[in-house]
Amino acid sequence: MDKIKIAIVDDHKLVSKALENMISFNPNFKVIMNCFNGEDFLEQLRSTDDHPEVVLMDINMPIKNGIETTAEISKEFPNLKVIALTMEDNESTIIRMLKAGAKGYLLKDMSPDVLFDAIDIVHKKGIFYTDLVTQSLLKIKTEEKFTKEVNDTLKDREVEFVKLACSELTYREIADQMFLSPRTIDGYRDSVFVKLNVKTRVGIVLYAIKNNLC
Amino acid sequence: MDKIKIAIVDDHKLVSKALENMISFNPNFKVIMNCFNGEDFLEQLRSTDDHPEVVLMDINMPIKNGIETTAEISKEFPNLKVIALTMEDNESTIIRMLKAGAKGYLLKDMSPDVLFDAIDIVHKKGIFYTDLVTQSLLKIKTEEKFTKEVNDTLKDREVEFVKLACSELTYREIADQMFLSPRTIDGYRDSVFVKLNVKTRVGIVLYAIKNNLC
DNA sequence: TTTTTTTTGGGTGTTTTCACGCTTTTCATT
DNA sequence: AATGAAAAGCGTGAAAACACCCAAAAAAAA
Repeated sequence: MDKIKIAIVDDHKLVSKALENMISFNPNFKVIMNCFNGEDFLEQLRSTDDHPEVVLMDINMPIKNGIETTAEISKEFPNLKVIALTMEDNESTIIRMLKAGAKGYLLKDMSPDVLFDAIDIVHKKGIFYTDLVTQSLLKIKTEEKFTKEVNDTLKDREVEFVKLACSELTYREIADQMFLSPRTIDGYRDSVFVKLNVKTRVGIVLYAIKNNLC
Repeated sequence: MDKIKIAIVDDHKLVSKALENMISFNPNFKVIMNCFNGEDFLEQLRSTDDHPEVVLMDINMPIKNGIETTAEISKEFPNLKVIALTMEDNESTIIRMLKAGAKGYLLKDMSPDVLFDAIDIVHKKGIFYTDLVTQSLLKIKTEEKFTKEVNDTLKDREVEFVKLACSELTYREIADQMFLSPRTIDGYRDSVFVKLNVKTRVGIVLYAIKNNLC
C-alpha cells in the first residue's frame, strides 16, 4: 500500500516540526509539504501535481487563516481532506471550519494514536470526529445553529465596526473613522447586538476576541 | 563534561514532546523532567534530589501558571535557571516573568540553535536575552516601568472587580455580586483606570484578556 | 499604640451608551 | 423604469458609564 501523503500547514515551527516528527513514526504516512501559512500552501498546491491527500491545518495563522484557506481548498481541490488543528477549542470556530469544508478537527495536544486514527479514517471514510460528545454536539449545531449562523453572519461593514469596537474609541469616534454618521453606527451596534445575542459593548468585545476578529 | 540536566514544564503535550525531541539532538543536554503544570513540577522537585539545572517553563498553564511557579522556584530552589517560553510575546508578561526570577525568555517558535544557545548561556552566565532589541527594551523597562509596575499592581479586590468587568454585567450588578455599594465599584473602576492607563471599560477588558485574567 | 494602607463609601455633574421607532438613499434585480 | 432590499441616517428619552471631588472604617504595619 502506498503511503498516505500529508501536508502540514502551521505557522508555529515548533508545532509543525513536532507534527512532522510524530508522523514520521508511522510508516504508513509521509509528509510531503510543510507550510507556514495558507497563502504559501495554496501557491505550492497550484505549482505541482504531487498533491497531498490529507492536510493538517492550523486555524490561527497570519496572512491567510485556516478557515479561509480551507474554504478555497474545498473549491479548488475538493479531493484534499482537511483536518483542522486548534489549541483551544471554540465552538463557533469549529462550526465555521466545518462549514468551510474541513473533514475533521483535533486539539493540538492529542496523542499520536489519535492523530494516526484521524488521518486514517479521514483518508478512508472522508470524515472524522474526535468523540461522541463532540459528534452529537455537532449534530445539534449543524442543524440548529448552522442555519442560524448563516442568517446571523455579520456583514463586512459590521465586522469592521466590531473590530473598531474593540478599542477605547467612543461610537462617535468610530463613526468618524468609518466616515459614517454616529446614527449609522448606532444601527450597526443594534443589529450586531441581535446577531451576536449580546446586550453591551463588552459583549461585542468578548465575542470578537473569542473569534479572533481583533 | 556532564550533560546539562533540563526540565520541561508545558501543558501542551505536542510542544513539550517537540522540545524534548529538539533537545535530544544535542548531546550536551539531557531532559530529566517533563511536567504538565507548575504544581506538578514543584511536587516533583520537592520529592527528589536529582534536580535539573535549566528549566524551560511555559507561561500560560492551567492550575499554576509559569509566573507563580517561577516565583516559588526562585525562593525555594534559587539555583535552578528558568527560561520562560511564550507563544506570543507580551511586554508586561515578560516583565512579570523576569521579576518572578526567570533568567531568560524565548518565543516558542525559535530555531533549535537559539534554544541550544539559550540553555548554554543561561547555564554558564546565568542570564540570556534573545536579541539586542529586546535587551535594550528590557533595560529601559526594568528601571522605568519596573518601579511603575510595582506601584500600579492591582490589589486583590481590584483584580476581582476586573474579572467581573469582563462580562455584560453593569457596575451595579457587579457591586451586588461583590456585596459592595455601587459607589465602591465606582472607586475601583476609577483607580483601575489610572493603574492600567485606560479610559473605558473596554480598556479594562482588553487589558484583562491580554494578561489572561479572565 | 500610632501610623499607614486598604477597603469601603458618598455627592454632583457630564458624557456615552443603549432602546425604539421612523425616514431617506443606494443599488441590484426584474 | 419599477421595486424591493440593504445600508445609512435621524430624534428622543432613559440608563449606564465616566470624572473628580472627599471621608470614614478596617486591617496591617510600624
